Amino acid sequence: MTDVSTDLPTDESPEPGRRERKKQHTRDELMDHAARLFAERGFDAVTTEDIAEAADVSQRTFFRHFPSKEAVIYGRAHELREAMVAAFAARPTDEPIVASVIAAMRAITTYYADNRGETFLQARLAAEFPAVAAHARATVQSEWEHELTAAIAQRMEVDPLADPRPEILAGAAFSAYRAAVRRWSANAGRDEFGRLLDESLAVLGTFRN
Amino acid sequence: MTDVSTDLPTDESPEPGRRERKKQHTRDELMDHAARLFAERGFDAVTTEDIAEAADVSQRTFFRHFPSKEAVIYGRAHELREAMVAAFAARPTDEPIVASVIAAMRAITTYYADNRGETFLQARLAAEFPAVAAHARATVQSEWEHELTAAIAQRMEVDPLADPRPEILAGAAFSAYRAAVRRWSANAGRDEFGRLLDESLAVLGTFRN
DNA sequence: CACATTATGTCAGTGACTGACATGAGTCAA
DNA sequence: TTGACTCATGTCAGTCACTGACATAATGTG
Repeated sequence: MTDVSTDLPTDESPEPGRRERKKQHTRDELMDHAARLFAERGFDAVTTEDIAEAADVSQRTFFRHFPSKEAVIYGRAHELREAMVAAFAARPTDEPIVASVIAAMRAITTYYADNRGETFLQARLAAEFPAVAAHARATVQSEWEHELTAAIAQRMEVDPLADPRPEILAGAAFSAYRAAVRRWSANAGRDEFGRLLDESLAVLGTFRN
Repeated sequence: MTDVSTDLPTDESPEPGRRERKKQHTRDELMDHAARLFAERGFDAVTTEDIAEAADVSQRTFFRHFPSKEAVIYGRAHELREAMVAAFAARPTDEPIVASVIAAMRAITTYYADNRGETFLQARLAAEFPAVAAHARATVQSEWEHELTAAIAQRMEVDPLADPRPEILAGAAFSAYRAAVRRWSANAGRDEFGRLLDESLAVLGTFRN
């Protein structure tokens, strides 16, 4: 086969090359087979060796792509984080800060709607297996929260290490997020996640002392 | 020795008996030696075998007392939880709910003041070792938060599974707590933890949309 | 003085995770 | 095309957190 398309410019990012594509393929295979196996047998009954085997790679390769067994469940979490940060950045700078935060959290709704299978499996595993819940909260959400804290601090033009307000607001927002996920998971995904999240977020502006 | 005091009633709980006292002693030894070793070498450079050895018990006994290596650091966390719940319960029921929550969180201040060495080591280890931070957040604080949520829901006379407000308020309160701990840890414990926590808690009542 | 309870020790095993080294496919320049 | 370089992967050996099973001795109880 003559490779006629070699130096054609693409409209997207600068064409990764075969090595990078194979790497990405391996990563995708690991995530997909892991999701399938976890859905079939639960988290504890699947070993990293099982996942590697299913993806036809060595266990060592699994750990070169993911730092832990839990991490493979949240392999696309960075997309959600980017969507959230972008949604926040898109808000007018003179908007009340809580409204901007709510808008940022609502971006998560779109991702949940577009990836219902993946996100509901995450919620189900987190509800059933403490190790998954711990990773979700302490690693994944913690990083999102940190990003949101930084964005809020920048908007407020304060130092997030000195002023606790950005961190607390971000924490409250994710507390609302967790409440929505828990209620969604509890009723087996029958409700719209978006509606549940909206209900939770509406609480944020109501604290009085 | 004649045991003259055998059936004398005590003013406290009903006298644990020798077996229970030895068990408690083993547990205390494990916690104390663990704290010392972690302080000396850091979390990763100490094995559970090291701790068991220092406490002169088998590794198996360590895991009969604590479910994980991280847990031994927070072996007295239940005291803090009880103090928090008691402080909340002591507030008048007609007080604004945020004020009661703030009072509950302030109970933590007292514990920090009374156990500065222990709590600062916890903060230091959590700041340096992600595994410790993950455990603190996903296991210890998560349980406190759950307790506070239940207490808030009871005071509000709502079902915490249906109404997200108790969970969100508790989450926001602990977000403030974490902000205070982080700032305390960042400046090496120079500031008063109580003052930092008060500053954080003061933010809670200020959210507006 | 029996008898039941239980905290502990011993031992063997599982499985997550890591460092070191070798290899072969992919990349790139001459 | 070729030769050197990069790097994703395989292999292997090792560490360590954690667990089930069984034995034992100290303790509690009648």
